Amino acid sequence: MTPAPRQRRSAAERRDQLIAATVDVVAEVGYRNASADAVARRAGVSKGLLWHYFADRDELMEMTARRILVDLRTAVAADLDLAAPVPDLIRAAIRRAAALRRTHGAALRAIQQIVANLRAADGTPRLRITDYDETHAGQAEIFRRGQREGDIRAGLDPRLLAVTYQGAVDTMLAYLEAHPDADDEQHAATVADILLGGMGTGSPRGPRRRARS
Amino acid sequence: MTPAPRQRRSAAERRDQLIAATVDVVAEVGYRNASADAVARRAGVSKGLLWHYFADRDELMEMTARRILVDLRTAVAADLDLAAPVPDLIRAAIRRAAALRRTHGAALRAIQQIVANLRAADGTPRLRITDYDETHAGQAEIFRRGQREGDIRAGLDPRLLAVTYQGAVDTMLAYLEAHPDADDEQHAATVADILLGGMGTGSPRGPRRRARS
Amino acid sequence: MTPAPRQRRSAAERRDQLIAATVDVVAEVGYRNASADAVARRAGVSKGLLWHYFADRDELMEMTARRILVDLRTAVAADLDLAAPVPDLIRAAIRRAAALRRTHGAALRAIQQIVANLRAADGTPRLRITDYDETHAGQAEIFRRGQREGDIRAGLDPRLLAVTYQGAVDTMLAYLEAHPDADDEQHAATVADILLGGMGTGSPRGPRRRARS
Amino acid sequence: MTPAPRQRRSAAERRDQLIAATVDVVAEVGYRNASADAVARRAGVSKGLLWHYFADRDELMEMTARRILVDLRTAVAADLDLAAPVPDLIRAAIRRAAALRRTHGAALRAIQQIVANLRAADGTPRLRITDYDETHAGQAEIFRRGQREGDIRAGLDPRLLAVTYQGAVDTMLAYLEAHPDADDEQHAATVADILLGGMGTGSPRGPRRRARS
DNA sequence: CATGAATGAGACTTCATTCAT
DNA sequence: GATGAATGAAGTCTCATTCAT
Repeated sequence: MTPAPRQRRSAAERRDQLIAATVDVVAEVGYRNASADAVARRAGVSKGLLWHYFADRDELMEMTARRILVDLRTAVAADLDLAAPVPDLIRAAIRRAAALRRTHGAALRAIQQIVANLRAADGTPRLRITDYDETHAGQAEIFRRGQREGDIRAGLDPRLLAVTYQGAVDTMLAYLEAHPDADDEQHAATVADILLGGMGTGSPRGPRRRARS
Repeated sequence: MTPAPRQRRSAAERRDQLIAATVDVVAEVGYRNASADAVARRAGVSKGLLWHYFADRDELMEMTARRILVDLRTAVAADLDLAAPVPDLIRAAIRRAAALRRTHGAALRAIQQIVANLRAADGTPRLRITDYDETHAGQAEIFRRGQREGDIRAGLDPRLLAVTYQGAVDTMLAYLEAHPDADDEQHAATVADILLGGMGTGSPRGPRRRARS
Repeated sequence: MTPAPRQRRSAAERRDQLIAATVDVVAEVGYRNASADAVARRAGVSKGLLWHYFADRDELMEMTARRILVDLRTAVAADLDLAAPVPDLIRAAIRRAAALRRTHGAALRAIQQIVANLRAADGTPRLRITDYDETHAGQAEIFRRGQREGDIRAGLDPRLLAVTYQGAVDTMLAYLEAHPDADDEQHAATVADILLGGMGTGSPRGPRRRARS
Repeated sequence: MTPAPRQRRSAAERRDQLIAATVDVVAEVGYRNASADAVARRAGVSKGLLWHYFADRDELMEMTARRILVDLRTAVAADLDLAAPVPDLIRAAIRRAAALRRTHGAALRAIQQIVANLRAADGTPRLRITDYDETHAGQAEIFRRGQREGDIRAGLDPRLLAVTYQGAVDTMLAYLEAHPDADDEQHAATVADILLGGMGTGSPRGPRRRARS
């Protein structure tokens, strides 16, 4: 029973390792059952090490959530042409988001769990409001551009468009998550059709006539 | 300090009472902190009594979730003319759903918590799949009728429409929940415009030209 | 391995039992090592029961200290003629206090430990100030009477006399505690001689000429 | 963020440095919260270095206590004329002790904490008996001289006088500690009056008639 | 039926101590 | 010699669940 020799790593590496373990464990067993012990075990690390890097479980969870958010945004935004006509941009973003299921499944499940559960001492939620609003604001800006360029119907509140768009994406992800056999490409296309159809002006850039096989 | 006289009630009454307390407590402090103690205290009942009526905490939560689902469906469906043209039906349903925030706020918060957290022993979620699919099936049927009647664009998968519709409604509710000052009537109208605009055929029954002030 | 049948007792009984166990354990192994587990084990009770009756370890310790204080005061004050001339009263009180070693040894050791260690969250001591000052005030009153009656030298601050008196008693107890073979009657007599000799006016009521063998 | 350059110091210097830090930390946050981490941090030294110089926490605490004891004795004994008449010597010693509060406050608080808490593995105290008895023996010798010289009443056990004297001093220090506004000169004078009055023979060298303003 | 005292598993967290660098 | 990352034992406390009354 010789104990495995200690691995000494940099703080950044350990944090990454522990956050990655947290993502996996939360995704698998849910927030509730993702005990600090389970996370440490998954990371192949002693229980105590966790508290070297995170003040408490809440901090671990919050940092994990923030990391996931960054990762997901990065994954969606990669290669996206932000200057493209808004409908094209939206359609591409939805397709990319749908693809996250295959590349970031655990992260998606984990962040849903954390956002739903992380609460301040008084019981009020601790994420979402700050961070999600920020996301919405960015998206609203895009829709505003769409309205200026004539691709998005004027008269619709851009912020409300953002909320609805983001919600449609989240819903899509949750559904795909729960139905592993569903065709994400098709789902993404349909969601894009509906959203853009409803938001658009009916100009040629509106809901694409399905050219896909 | 005379103890409250023991109330003898029927099993159904007790269950109702306990479920109602569960809804309130979960809505207020979250799934995690909704201990059996807290529920019993809220119901004004002893801790032990809880276990006369529910085998364990999971069962209590599951039954609470089912009850909420029924209540919400009932509230939305009330006075809804199921035979109306599908766009009208959908628009009315969305408006009713938005109004739930005012009448069923606790229930909405509670069911989100329970669905997100209730899990089987192996860590896999325990609700959603069974029950939500059922809901989707019913809604898909409505969209199918809409397609037959020419109000909903053919070629869109009815089930997928149902999923997107339900997701838009859930998102709307979550947003309204987090933003108590938002105007739910307006939000509902916009969501309906977008959805129906995107799903519709462009016929007169499509997205309503805003007649509201 | 049938578990012992559960004993149901009244809250007061349990509290007494748990406090008694706390006194014993603290006296034996010190504040530091008097873990909640150890206390529960000593009381022959499950770990969790402790938290049914005490909010946390600090509360348990504080209540134990208060209880000891009351017990000790009661034991010293029993049969004491409070109206007697002050020197006689003091001499009797010292003798009684010395006798506490035999009847309240554990309580003495325990309260020393608790007073020395119980601290508020900010690190400042938590007892002593409130309660000890109160004790001092009562004793100062007695010395004041002694001054009025001509048994205690005027010009000495009564409060300071009280502090010195109480200190001498505490010291005596600590010494007797550490030296189980010492003669407490003799120690008490000497301490009384010194104190009363130093505080007295030299009148006949002063330090008693030793009539004891 | 250049790390402080490693200081290479002699073992004695390191030990002094660490003991001084221990005194400060224990005085501030109490024995319980004086973790090895806190001590090392206070000393501006790594945690690991601590264990180069001290085998374990107990040893650190014990050595700290011994050091304090030496320091305090030295401070009290400095400039004291050991050959002076015993009453004068005692009075001077008490006054010096009272002054310690101003010069050695942390040391006083720390040693109280350590003595009260340091224990062997079996839970029995680890200091006090050995070391205090030694102190008592030295003081008893002084009182014995006082009896030979006719300044201290014969018939009183010198050891017991020593114990009572030391106790009065400790009590005084504890009281002054807890009451920062008290006048230590006056307190010392009164304590000396009482002790010497009670121990003396009534000869001119007895309790001084207060010549102080 | 109803109560709430009692149990015990398990969670989070601290910290003395070790050891790779 | 010096550092601080890493370990693991132990402690406090919570809470679902049982059961004597």
